[in-house]
Amino acid sequence: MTFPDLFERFATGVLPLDISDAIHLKFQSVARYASAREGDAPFQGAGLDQIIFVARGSTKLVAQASQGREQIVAFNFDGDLVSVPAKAAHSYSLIALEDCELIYFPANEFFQLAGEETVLVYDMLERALKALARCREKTIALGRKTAGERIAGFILSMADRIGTKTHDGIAIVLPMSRRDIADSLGLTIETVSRQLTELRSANVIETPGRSQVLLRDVAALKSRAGHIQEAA
Amino acid sequence: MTFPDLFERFATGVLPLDISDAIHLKFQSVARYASAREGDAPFQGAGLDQIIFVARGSTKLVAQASQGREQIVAFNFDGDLVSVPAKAAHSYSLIALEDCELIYFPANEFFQLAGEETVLVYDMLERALKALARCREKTIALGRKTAGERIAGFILSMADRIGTKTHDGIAIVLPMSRRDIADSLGLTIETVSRQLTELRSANVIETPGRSQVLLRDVAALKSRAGHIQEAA
DNA sequence: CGTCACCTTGACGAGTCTCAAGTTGTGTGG
DNA sequence: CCACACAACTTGAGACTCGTCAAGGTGACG
Repeated sequence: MTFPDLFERFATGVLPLDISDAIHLKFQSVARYASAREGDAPFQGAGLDQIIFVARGSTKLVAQASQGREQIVAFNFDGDLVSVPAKAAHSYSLIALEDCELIYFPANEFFQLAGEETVLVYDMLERALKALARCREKTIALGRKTAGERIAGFILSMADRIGTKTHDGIAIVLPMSRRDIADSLGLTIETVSRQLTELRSANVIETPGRSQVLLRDVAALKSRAGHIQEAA
Repeated sequence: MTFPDLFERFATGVLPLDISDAIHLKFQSVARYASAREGDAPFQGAGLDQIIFVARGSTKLVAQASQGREQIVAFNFDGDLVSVPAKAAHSYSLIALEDCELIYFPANEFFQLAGEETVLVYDMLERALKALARCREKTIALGRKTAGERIAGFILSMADRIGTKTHDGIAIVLPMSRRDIADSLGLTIETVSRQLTELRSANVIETPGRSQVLLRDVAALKSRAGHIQEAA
């Protein structure tokens, strides 16, 4: 895809509809482009906060903890806007789950431009509050839920975000590995695997191939999730 | 304390210094006041998102999970601004840890007013991003840290936020109970208690009385926290 | 069709929760 | 101001979930 195409995706997805052409062009001139292959961390050592729009593909936002422990803070898909802090208490990095095309801005430039359209600042505030809400949901999951509840909630959340309806249920193609799921839910890959097996043998899901999940019994999933919707 | 005094605390703490008198007065006319006794949930069933300024006292933001499980999402002290969503996936409630005086606004009115001073919207965005960062830190703690690391991190975080320097170290007067600490860290009260005992017998802290903590060995605490700064 | 990374399964152990007594602050009423 | 009463906290023993370590499977890719 060409840069103008990708930028257009950003514009329709992020900028307000009634934005002036002048601002639109300014954004276009400031926007930068990056492509990333699976596993790449394109903003490693950028030194500046970045605002990143996932134009195509999917990514994970990873926080590094001591002793090599990793915690995935968020997954991001097609059309998501992510803010990646450069200097926080830990090092955060955005890593491509599959081949990606990204539109990005240094945060300060982005906010400066946004200031010319107050609506846009509101918009950013709204997104930040939404991200906060999702993070809080995750906090509940990690603080108070069992492995089974976390997995059920994760599958429901993924179904909601990237699932497709088929004639006989909902299908998901997961771009992330078992390790990524584990690192997101605060579990080990073995526990994730065992929980998926449990759901499979209870006829709640099917897993044809490594990355596909078919939801056979959404009601059962919901009840297993601990009646709490959560973000993954 | 009188309402004007409390409002003044809000104004100096939250509003930009160079704000126009007109806006200042508008905020004052929209601001509402509430006092809360220990244990009160003053915004129960408010039905609207609220922006709350803790003028005096301290509060906890609690999320209710299934089967009576609770997760404390944040503690708030003197001078903190909290946003409480009315309708989220779970019910959140703000509960007073001790007697409090609060200045609050319905979120929509607050944002509308803020719109007249673009700086203020930025400011809110900044606060939201900071809250998000704290929440992410908490996510790491809950997902990947042991009980001992969580407690050590909690004490350091509290020392940072409400600690006072004395001649022989840092002292904290905790406004929250062991149960609150447990509900914040995703542990049980017994585990919290055992970890505090462990720190006490290692001469890292002293706990004279139920609510006081004296830090005797900050370096040891830091190393026990898993080298990760976190919010509580 | 072979190779390899990824995933699953199993056995075991560590860490945390649960249940059950004790103990100790703290606030209240005499 | 002291003693009492109660909630809050601490401590202990045992159970259970999940993590660790180790050994197979299996799907995806060249």
